[in-house]
Amino acid sequence: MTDNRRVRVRFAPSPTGPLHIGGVRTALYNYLFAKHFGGDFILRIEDTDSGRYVPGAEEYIFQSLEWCGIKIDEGINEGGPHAPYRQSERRDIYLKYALELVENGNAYYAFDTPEELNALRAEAEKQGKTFAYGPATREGLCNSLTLSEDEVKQRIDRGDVWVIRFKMPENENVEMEDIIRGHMVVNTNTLDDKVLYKSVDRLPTYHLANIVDDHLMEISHVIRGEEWVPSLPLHFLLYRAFGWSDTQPQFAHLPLLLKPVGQGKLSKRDGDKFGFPVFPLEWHSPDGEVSMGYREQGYFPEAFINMLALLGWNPGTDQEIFNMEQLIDSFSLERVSKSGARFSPDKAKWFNAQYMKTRDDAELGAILKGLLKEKGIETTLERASKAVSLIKERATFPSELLPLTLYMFQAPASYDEKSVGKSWKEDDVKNLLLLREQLAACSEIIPEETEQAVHQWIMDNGLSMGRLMNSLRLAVIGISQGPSIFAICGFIGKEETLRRIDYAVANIK
RNA sequence: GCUCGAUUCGUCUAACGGUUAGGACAAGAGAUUCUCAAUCUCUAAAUAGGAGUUCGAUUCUCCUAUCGAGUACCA
Repeated sequence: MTDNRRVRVRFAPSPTGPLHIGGVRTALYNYLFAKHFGGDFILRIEDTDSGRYVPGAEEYIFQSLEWCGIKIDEGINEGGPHAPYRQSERRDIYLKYALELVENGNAYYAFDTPEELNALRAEAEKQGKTFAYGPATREGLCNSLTLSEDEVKQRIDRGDVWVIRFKMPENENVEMEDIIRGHMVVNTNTLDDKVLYKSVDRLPTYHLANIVDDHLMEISHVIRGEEWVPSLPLHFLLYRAFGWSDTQPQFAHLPLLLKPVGQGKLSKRDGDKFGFPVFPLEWHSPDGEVSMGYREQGYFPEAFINMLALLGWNPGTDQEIFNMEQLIDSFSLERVSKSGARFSPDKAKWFNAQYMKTRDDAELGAILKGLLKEKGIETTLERASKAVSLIKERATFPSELLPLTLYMFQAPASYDEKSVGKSWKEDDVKNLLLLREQLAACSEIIPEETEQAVHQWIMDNGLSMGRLMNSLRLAVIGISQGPSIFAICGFIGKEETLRRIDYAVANIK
């Protein structure tokens, strides 16, 4: 366990639906850990449940990781020394290993049908007990431990359905180490004989496939969700049964992501319920349902990753803004917390706003230019970028760029009633017309310069800066919001400013 | 039910036997400004409960409570 071999981790989702943010976080932590140590990040698709396979889910996983900036070293599209990386394409490998365990006495054939087992479970439940296929019950069931060798052979030869089950040792304390949780002990009497190889689709179960592939792919660390803790003893025992204990990976079980309100872990439905995405990308299910995605909601991948990284891990300092490189540098499993983390949509938005502020004006300008075009408004990238520079610190998402700047490209179609009541009294209009003369006398409106001149003029005439500016703002943009009114007037130009004032004076009330 | 795990401000978390229990989001107040944001400053806000161990427990042990996960021929 204290070997110095190369760090190799795998993210191993099953394509049973879209990857939710808990899965993305698991992938991220694996990636950060691997890269921190200069190791490999492997993507393995665990599609051993033929019944739950969802078309498109695999592609969704690839795209999600790509959007997040999580780069795969070995995988289905990347290839690698241990290909194939899709378990359904490795099916021939697993039976051999399952049989090896039967050979060495750590597993056995079981012929009980699902119906028989369900009946036993129902019976036990009636008596307030739980049925477990294990040391206490296997002697009375139909398997290669109770049947004669001949009969076992006969049943297999004639095509009876069979599974291979792990033979759980009796009354043994399994001692385990987890990087995050520390030492754990479980007695095998509380465990059961898990199926390792299924009859229905001739595929291994997760437990077998997982151990075999992690071994074959030389995985050094298994970083996965907390829901796997209960099967950790089984996995330890499987490594031992194969004689691989000395090269067995180290384990780290991540805390769960909880819903923002109420109880329980974050689930697919929470997104619709609380109005925030639980998926990185928008997901269109085969039956036509659409679930929103972070990307489509306007989150920057950097902000999304930053937010996710801090959900269950902390750097031990007050730093909150991290780019991927910094995350790789600071990440360690020792600083992952043990308890579940409740996801906070508010904090997610805060992160995005932070990233919005540092975005290039030109980059956001291009987005705004596109949004304007959709509205039928043509402008230059330069103009759009300039407009963005005036308002980007008050936006959380790129989509807000349009409503925040629309009045810079188009005269107000209406005037906010409240503001009219406040800033459009008789005197206000009179003073505004005086101001108009001042502005008209300028050769052009230059934000800082004109503002100073106007300010001086206001002082000289004993007028109220506040009242006058609010009236001007109302006339020019129709609402009492936004950046400096002189910056806006400078942006739209003197002619347009005067035109808007005239129009407002003629049309308000 | 059983097994395992978790429990610090409303939320994410820091403090790995000795701190006025720190930071961030959200909330409230103020400053600033022509408005709205942003920003800055301040305020309020927590060790689940009970026993131990110890000179001293958020930190170690036990019990209780609560929450979570698992208990499939699903992963």
